[in-house]
Amino acid sequence: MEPSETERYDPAAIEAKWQAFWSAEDAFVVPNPDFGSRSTAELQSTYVLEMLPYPSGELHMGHVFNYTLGDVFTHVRRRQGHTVLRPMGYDAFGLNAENAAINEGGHPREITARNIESIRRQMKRMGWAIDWSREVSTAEPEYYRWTQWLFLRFFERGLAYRREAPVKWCPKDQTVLANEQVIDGRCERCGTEVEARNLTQWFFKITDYADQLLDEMDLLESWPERVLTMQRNWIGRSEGARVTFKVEGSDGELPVFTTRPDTLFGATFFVLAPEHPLIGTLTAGSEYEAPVADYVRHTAGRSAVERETKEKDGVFTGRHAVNPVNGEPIPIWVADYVLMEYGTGAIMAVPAHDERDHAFAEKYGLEIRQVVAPAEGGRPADAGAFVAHTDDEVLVDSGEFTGLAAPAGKKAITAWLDERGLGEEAIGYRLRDWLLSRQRYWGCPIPIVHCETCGSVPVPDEQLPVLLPEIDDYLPKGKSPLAAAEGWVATTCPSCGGAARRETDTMDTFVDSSWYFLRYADARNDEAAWDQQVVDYWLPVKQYIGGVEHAVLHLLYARFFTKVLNDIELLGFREPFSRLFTQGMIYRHGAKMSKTKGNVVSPDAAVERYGADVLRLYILYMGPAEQDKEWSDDGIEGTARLVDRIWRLALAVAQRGPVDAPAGGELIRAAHRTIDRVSDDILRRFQFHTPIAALFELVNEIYRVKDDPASAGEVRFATETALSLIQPYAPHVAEELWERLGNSRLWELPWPEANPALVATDTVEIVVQVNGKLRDRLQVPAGTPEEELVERALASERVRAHVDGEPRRTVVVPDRLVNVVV
RNA sequence: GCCGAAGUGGCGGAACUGGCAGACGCGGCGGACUCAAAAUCCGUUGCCCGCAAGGGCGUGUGGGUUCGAGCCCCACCUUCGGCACCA
Repeated sequence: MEPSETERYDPAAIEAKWQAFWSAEDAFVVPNPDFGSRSTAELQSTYVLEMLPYPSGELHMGHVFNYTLGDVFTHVRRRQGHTVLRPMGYDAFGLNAENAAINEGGHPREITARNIESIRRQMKRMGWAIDWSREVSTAEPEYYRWTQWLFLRFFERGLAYRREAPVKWCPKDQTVLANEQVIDGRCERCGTEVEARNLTQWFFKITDYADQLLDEMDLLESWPERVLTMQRNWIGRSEGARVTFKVEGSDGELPVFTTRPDTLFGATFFVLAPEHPLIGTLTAGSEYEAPVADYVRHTAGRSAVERETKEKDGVFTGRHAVNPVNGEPIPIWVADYVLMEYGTGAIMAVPAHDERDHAFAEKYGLEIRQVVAPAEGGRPADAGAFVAHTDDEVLVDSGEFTGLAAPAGKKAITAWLDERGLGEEAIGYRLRDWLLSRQRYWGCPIPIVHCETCGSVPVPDEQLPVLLPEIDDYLPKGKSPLAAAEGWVATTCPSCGGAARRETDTMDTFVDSSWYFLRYADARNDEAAWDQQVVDYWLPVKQYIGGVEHAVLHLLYARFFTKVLNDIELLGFREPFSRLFTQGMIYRHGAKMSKTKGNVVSPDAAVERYGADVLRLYILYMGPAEQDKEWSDDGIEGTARLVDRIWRLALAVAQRGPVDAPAGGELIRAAHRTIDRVSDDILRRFQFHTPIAALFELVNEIYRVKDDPASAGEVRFATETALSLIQPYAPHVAEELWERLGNSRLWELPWPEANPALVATDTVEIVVQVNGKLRDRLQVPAGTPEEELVERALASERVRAHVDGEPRRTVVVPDRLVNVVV
């Protein structure tokens, strides 16, 4: 039945044709509902969102994977009758464009515009069903005006504030970094070792939301456990006590935070962070003043990495702290294994029960006193730090608390301290406030004016946006390049009218991306950042898709923003993303694709060679979406063959003309089974590679009988089913063939539904085992009663060969298996 | 060190709820078509023994539970990811 001269599959022509068609029709544009005329409750809205790209100029396979995954899901949901919001935009501020401007000349704005144009063209070439009418770029004044407006709302509430603090500084990028942007003591962007600096910087008070960020994880419908774990670890909540030690021979007090108040009797020394403000006072005038000052100065010169990796060291201050629980004086040391940023910058050291304290005590010959031991008696012989982990341990040598189980001792000692005003329950967090200011040009200006008399004054809303000034020299100098724009910096104070200067730092780009998903809902609104009714209609995002690398960056920040905006009644929900899916990375030759490694496969080249449809199919066929995957140049040939087989099949079917399908032939049943598998995999299991395997199988089955004239009706039905099911993956070729079969507008056709009667088979194969080993198979009608199955199993020659005498018992799983035990 | 995920043919992977291990694809092998090649189509492809019928082994390792384990439990090994002076 092959036509004598089969027209060749020409993806370039077909894809261009349909892309132009859909674009002209605004096929995937989804206007906001008219809230005045109908109830929003009757509309089934679904917001599908993928993390927005940084426009580096090149779409890469990670993008192709991410957006194709979202696209398939979008198509299926749309065809199920959902109104799906599926927008796209660009995270356009940032160092890449600025560095390109420095290296190659040109303005970051022009470079960014060029990159956006190029990445947009590539995205359109992939044929994704995106609502382009909502396109947003975070570097446009129409967008960043509202980023500034939101910053001011945070500022009003005291959630954006400025203070001097030790911060992480990247010497290469010449800017500060948020804690989340430091990986192993190195800059997340460029890998340079970060330095510590004391600077006055802008922060968001994310620590105020630490508990809510933890507790409200319960509101999330489906997030990967590993992302939640990473966020929990990052927030690092730990419960313990704040205990006040007095300085011997003075009125001075030194509070500490500890998670182990039960070990208070084992505190044999006391340690201050080198940055601790009281060090000077404690040592003033003594023989220890100079060596301690030396040590502090020396520490300041150490890099963060060096400080963390070197052996612990420190210096004695000559002073003592009084243990509140027994009045015992213990020596106060200064050591840089104690961090000023956590707790109170001071610790009580319990060397018997803390490994770090133990190492320090060993080195300097300080007393090690065990106060917790296993309940069954006998102390561990080993002199190393014995860290209590279980509830079975009891306090020893701890005064009136001796004999209590460790958890009870913890409570009892805390209560004892609390009664005497010497301590109280306390909670510590690892999370630090989000350092948001950057000393770079290409970012959102912070809308603040500094006035000698009024301090930090917000720019009034009606003066927004504070436009990024034009400058010639983007080179980072350790302070913001904006400072050079003298005419821009000099301004008047909005409060007193006197001379004032603009804030010259720009915002971390993660601020821009902490609310973009809200803007999409109402992207063209020039009166407000968004209309709450519109945002509340679309959000929370029903399905968010992106890389796991944002677990403690974007995903944490966006949750924080949403909570704040809900608190100030701009949003009606607490969590931005109900369901999160984190996709794996794509590797080639065992490494992440990168230009320096020369292992990049560009989507452009793949589209050029195979077409977008084939690339879309292959990228999802490679393996489970959540796992890392290895790109194979040969592998894509398989999906190219699949498309080609469908192409030739459908053309042949079209040439034969319409035929009625019989009610329930084998191929009809196969088609229904495929509908069932594909739908279940995508919608229930959120699995995208096995549906393609199911389509391969269906097409293979069609090929087996396609030339048999008696099967013509079944072949046509199965072919149309295959086209309908492959449409979300390969929309162009599916649409083209659908049209050639005399139909139209496949992309808006209802998603097929399997007929359960046709999915079930009427004969089933029963596996017969003897002692759990496969011995025979039986073909029986579905629903055959157990006794009959056993009878038939025992009658089998192959079974009898392995059964000697009477079986001890038989196990039957209806319609599946019989196991004969002898 | 702590936390998490994962180990299945030559390769990517499938096996959803404890019930036929290896679906589907890549690669390999054989055949058809062709002067030939490519493309295409058909068949075959876990390992071992056997002419065959058939049998044995097999999901990182060792044990356990079960009529039955890739899946559950215990211990271990390896790989990947995250966190890591957080008191």
